[in-house]
Amino acid sequence: MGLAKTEIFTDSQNEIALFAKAFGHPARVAILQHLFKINTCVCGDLVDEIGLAQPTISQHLKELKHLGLIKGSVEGTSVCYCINPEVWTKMKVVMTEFLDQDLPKTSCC
Amino acid sequence: MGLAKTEIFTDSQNEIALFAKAFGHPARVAILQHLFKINTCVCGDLVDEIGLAQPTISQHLKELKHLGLIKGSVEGTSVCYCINPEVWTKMKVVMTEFLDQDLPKTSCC
DNA sequence: TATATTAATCGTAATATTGCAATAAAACAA
DNA sequence: TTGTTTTATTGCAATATTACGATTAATATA
Repeated sequence: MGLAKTEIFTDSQNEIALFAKAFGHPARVAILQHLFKINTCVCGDLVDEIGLAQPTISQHLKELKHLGLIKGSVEGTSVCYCINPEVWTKMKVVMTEFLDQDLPKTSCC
Repeated sequence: MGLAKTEIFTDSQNEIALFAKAFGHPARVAILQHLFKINTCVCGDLVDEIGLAQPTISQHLKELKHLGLIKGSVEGTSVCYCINPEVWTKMKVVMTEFLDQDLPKTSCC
């Protein structure tokens, strides 16, 4: 199939999965880390920095933008991308809540 | 392609992506949440709980086991799956470090 | 206006993922 | 041994993802 049955899961579970999927590729991890490092950024920088072709980077940026984790504004011929702090913070709350579940004191096996 | 160019990224970036990918499907999120909730668990429980076919659950369990996030021990005809606390804790450190990057005080756009 | 620069989009190929029916394997019970 | 229960594996179909060359769109500059 290749198609996740999202309808049988809770909104929360689907939300966690969506955010996680955004980080599920090292290029997007690298893009986000770079955006954190140098705040202001254009797509060209990322192409040089990361070493994938320009259309590929553009596609990864589109996914991150679609999720809301980054936003971009046109600056002449280039585009300035940066982290969207509101969405990033919201994502962090969602993911942290999932990661911080209490581990059982005794392992069952 | 469909094939990520892992060789051009750092080990850390690839590790983050691998862990994130594990959470990138709501079924695996649901499985982990269920394992947290009831500590001891067998595969059959999960099939009832989640509503995907038994082979599908088995496959998701295999992925989580391969990453080390869960472990399973045979108990007669059933298998007892549970969270692997060591790997979970390690994963949490890795992911939290990524999520907790400092947001810039002023957004660039 | 013509040209350069930069990023987005289109089209396509290759690979990965998801899901399940059918089947196999393993352990127990009668 | 034979059947039952439970999980794993196999094989396959459908869809998604990744990557990039070619092209387009938009803006700036000469």
